[in-house]
Amino acid sequence: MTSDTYRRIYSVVRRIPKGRVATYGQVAALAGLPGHARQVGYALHALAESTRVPWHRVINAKGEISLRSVVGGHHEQRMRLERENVEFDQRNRISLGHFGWAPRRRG
DNA sequence: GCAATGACGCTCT
DNA sequence: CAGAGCGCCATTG
Repeated sequence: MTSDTYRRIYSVVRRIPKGRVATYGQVAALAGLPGHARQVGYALHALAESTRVPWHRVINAKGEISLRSVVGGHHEQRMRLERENVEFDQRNRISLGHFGWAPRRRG
């Protein structure tokens, strides 16, 4: 990580439970960086393949997977999500109402 | 320091 | 719910 900002983001992404997904803005807000949704995606972009951060549980506010730098990269994210019982609709989108992570500050 | 870029979000229609 | 336009700000060159 090149700065504390990234570390804050990774810390939140790791808190995402299995079978749930969170949006960039949500992660940013939980990381104490409201409005830095873009930086969240930017931070995940800097992640390595062997990272311990469940980056695949992070999607955009539309509930869809964002295009990655590499071609076919989003395909891997979807594969990982399906492995956690996360379903996609005909529009290749996830129902945030069902799979959206509902973070609670005190359990 | 300046200019350009980017795994995005929100509001209005 | 879906589509189009504007804003946000750290990172990079």
